[in-house]
Amino acid sequence: MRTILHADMDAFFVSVELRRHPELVGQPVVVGGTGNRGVVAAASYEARRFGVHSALPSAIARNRCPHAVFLAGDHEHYGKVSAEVRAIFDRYTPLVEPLSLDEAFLDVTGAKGLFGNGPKIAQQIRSEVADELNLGCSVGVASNKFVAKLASVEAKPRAYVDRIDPGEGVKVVAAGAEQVFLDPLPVERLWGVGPVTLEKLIRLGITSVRDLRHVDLAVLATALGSNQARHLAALAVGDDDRDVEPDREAKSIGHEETFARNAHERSEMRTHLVRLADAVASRLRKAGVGARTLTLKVRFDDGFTTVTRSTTGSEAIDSAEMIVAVLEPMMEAIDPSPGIRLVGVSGSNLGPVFHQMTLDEAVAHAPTFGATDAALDVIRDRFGADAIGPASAVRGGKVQNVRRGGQQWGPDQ
DNA sequence: TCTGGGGTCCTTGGCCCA
DNA sequence: TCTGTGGGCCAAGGACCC
Repeated sequence: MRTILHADMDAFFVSVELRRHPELVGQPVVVGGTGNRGVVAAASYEARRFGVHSALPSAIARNRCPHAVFLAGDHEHYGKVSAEVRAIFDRYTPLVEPLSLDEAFLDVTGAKGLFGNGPKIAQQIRSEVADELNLGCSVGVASNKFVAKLASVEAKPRAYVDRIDPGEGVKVVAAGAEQVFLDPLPVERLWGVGPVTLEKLIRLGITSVRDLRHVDLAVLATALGSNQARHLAALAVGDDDRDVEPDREAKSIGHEETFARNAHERSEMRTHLVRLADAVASRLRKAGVGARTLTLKVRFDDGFTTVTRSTTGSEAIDSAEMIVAVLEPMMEAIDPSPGIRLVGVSGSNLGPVFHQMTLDEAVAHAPTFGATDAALDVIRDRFGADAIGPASAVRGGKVQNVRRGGQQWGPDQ
């Protein structure tokens, strides 16, 4: 029998900010996009009492909790702290699968002889994270990933209108007790049930995991499709045999950006395309891969409609100039006059790059670029991401590069 | 009040080919 | 030669996750 832990940091981004701003402890604090088009990335439990939660549009959050302190967020710093948390997990098992900066699965089946049983390891991890990093962490313990993840949610602190419940910290679902734990949970807690699927399930009269477990698979398949029906039916009985995978490789690399103001001109769109292609190419090279499939994403301001255009070539590419060359004709075919609020570029079908353009080829073929991609990488490594960029991505005399930082949750104010 | 950015996975439909 | 079929690949969109 396996022992799986799901460790989930409590209000991670906010908690990290509170270490830097101890004067804000006990106050409603919100980290996320500070502009009107941003969303909340994390809210302190004090802010959650007012109905502020992650993914809530910042404008609504301001309305619900006008006295909250709003911080822009610092993705780079959170990454560093996340690595410190990871180092604590690594003390117990090499089988750590990070899901995001603030949560991970740990398979501690083989660690029990050394460190004690699952619940004991969970408690130790919690106290080490608290003592060494001054951060809160909730841990679920179960015999598989799915149940462990749901258990960690049960262990979390909870904000009510009049109080904050600190939570149990560790929730253990013993082998054999899965069904008793799962049955009363609302069906939307299952992995893969979002607003659309929930609506379909409600129409079938299914609101709890218990309801789902009793429904005929054929009926479920008619409503959801056979694949999703089988998936949910398995989860409803706590069936999940996925392994903890420590070294999952990325399947796509992309960047997208919502603009503070809509773009209406092709020239503006091209500027964004060049900048995003440069950022994606840089990350591809850093990962040592190229992309065979390139996708352009455009979101209009008229009711949030989004279109994607993609193409797959025979060779994997990792140069900004080539990405622009492939995607630009697709972008030309899109009429920006209704107002474009977002442009995205991503590469998938990742693999080794066989043909690398020479320096001369790149310069000859890319008059808009003042330096080759390789040269850009060297300069950025030495002087920072903002030190250099494509000439066509320069606006107002400044290089407009894509950063995984302040704009992570929408354009700034 | 109005909806980010990083992803993964699935479905559908078209096309090509055996 | 024509038609049907099924697999593989691709494009596009959608649902979902944190």
